[in-house]
Amino acid sequence: MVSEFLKDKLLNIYHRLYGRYGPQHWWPGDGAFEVIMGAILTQSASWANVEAALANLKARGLLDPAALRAIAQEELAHLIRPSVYFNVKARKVKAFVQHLGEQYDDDLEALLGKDAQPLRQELLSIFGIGEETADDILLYAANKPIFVIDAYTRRILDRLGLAPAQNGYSAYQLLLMEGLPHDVRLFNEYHALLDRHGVETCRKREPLCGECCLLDMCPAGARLSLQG
DNA sequence: ATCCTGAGTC
DNA sequence: GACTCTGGAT
Repeated sequence: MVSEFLKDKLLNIYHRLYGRYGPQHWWPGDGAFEVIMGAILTQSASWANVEAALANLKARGLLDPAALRAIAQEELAHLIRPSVYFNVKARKVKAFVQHLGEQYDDDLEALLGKDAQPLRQELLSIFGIGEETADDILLYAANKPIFVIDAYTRRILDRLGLAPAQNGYSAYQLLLMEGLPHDVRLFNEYHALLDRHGVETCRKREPLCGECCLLDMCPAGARLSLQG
């Protein structure tokens, strides 16, 4: 149960972040398949590295499920080398395109058209797709109103004193999804803004509290500011 | 709790 | 040289 006070606070945070950073254009018009590849490749990797890996695939016409099934896993690993953990990620990509071919004859829209919860369960059953990656796919490829939780989201909520009682993925997700209207555009932009804020201002070490648009509502920021 | 493991930043 | 990055599997 989320209070009206907290709901207002969550919307207030969104509006301040949007005012500070503007629209983030996350995964705009790249096509659902490329979004899914990006979601897998970006696990614990910086987006700049992922872009290099995706460019390698695109240059060889490999942003295509059948083509990815045809290529040797070792060769695929070499091409996605910039994205870190390339051997495991090559296996993850293979697992996804295998599933898509076997279960849907490569009809991605048929997969993404399923209801959110069954689709989420199905994605989680595929090797290499955990909760965050599944939710990335639900929100940014399938346009379902699901809030994506990641390390930035948790860190920012924690510092703001808004950490849920339990500290698992689903507790953070429940907090945000009960506290906000279920709007795809809002969830898309909000998550992207939290990441931008986490990278640029609310950094893991030495956060730049002096330039933070949320400083007046942040207990951690108040402490850090006093420390100078 | 450990493994995976490149590129950029400081 | 240490640290961080839009995690997940074992």
